[in-house]
Amino acid sequence: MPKQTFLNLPSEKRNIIIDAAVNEFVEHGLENASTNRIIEKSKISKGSFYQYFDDKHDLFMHLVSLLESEKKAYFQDEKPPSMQTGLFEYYRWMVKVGMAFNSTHPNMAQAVSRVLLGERLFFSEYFEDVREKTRDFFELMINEARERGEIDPSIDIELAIMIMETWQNTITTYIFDEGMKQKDIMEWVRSAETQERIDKLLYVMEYGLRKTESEFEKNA
Amino acid sequence: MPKQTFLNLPSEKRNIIIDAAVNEFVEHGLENASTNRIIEKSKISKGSFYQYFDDKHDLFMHLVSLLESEKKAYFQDEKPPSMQTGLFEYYRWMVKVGMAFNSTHPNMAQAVSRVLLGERLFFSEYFEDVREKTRDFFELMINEARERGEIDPSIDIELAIMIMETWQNTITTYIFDEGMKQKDIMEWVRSAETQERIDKLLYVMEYGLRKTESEFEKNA
DNA sequence: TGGTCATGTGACTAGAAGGTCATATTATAT
DNA sequence: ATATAATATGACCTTCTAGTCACATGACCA
Repeated sequence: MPKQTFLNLPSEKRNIIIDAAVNEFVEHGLENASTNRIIEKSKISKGSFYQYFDDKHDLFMHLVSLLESEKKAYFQDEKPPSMQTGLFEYYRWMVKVGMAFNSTHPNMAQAVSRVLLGERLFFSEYFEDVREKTRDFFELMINEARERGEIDPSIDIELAIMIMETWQNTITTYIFDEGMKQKDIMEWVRSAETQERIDKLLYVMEYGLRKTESEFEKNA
Repeated sequence: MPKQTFLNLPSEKRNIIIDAAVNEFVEHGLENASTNRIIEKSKISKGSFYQYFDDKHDLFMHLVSLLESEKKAYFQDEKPPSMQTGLFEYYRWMVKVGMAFNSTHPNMAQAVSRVLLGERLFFSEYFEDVREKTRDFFELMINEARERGEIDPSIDIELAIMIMETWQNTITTYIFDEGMKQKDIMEWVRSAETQERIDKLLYVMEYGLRKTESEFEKNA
């Protein structure tokens, strides 16, 4: 938490500092952000910075809470759909209002998200190439599948690729996050439970979360 | 690319260096990895390091290509399902073999993935709290929806939460990646095309990628 | 044995990082 | 006008970073 000294500051000066910080975090992420640069950008002295905040992380957490309170206010002005319309309608509303909010605070929201959702700091051309190849491969597969009538034709290719990429990445992250906690990661990956878990996940990618008519029939 | 000097090294010595590097990257990510520490860990001199590699990134790229060639070999030993079985079966095979491979090289694969999929370097307790709250909220929503019979009952809550979290994060990332390229991000977010794109994405979350019976009927 | 080329070494440079502190300035209250 | 408290400052410190280079050691061939 920033110290009282910072909160006593005229809001103009506070905003200059906040802006400089947001700028720095957007450009360099959290760990590679430099307090020295923030100081230069906002034209305050080093001593002052440490009179306002404990350190970089303290300042960052202040940004997070600023954003959060603005988000709360923004959401309160938007009327949620009645609960009657169900989970999917509500989730859609949440996602869309969240998007709209982010677009009103693009830099700040991005700075925060980058840290929360993972920062990609180093991007060589090589990686772009690999990604492009993966996407091309998916595209080929999806096109063939579509011709065979496997895929909902109302879903365009770009979207289908995005979905497949997302799940591949999510599963990879999941395997490492959960797997590294286990004694024997190989055994854990091969276990029936883990495999079943992934099967279910892919099943949802295929058939969706919603209870379908055929599901109703099954349970009837 | 590492220099010839490195490739001439006895494989034992090479592996010590690779191990040290993997260790460092797993622990600190790429940008915050220290060549000094890699040198200490692998007990080579500074001069030698720069005789082997241009820099940190050069060494990292070597790791990536090592992993990639091993992955290729691993995949070649596994028989893919016949193309007849379709896209989803093939994708499932790909994902599962990928998982199995990662579990045979957990550290190396994790070190590389961390950089490719984004490194989460700073995790305060606060963030864990926020995440926990979001998950609790989803859990509540899903439970209610399930009682109303909206959700496929064969999907357990943990999985449903994971899916909702994933799409929320993916959409956020998408909005920033694509949106920041636009002149006016607010306008872009509000545009019919973007909104429709998100609608479709959520539609797929709901109903899946596969062409359903009702879809067939629609087009009949 | 002497010469040549590949490999190894660590002290050294220069820059940047985070953080401290004695001092200077300004504002407020008496 | 004077005293007290709040705020501002930048030189300075330590520690870490990447990267260089003159020199030492080893291997192999004539």
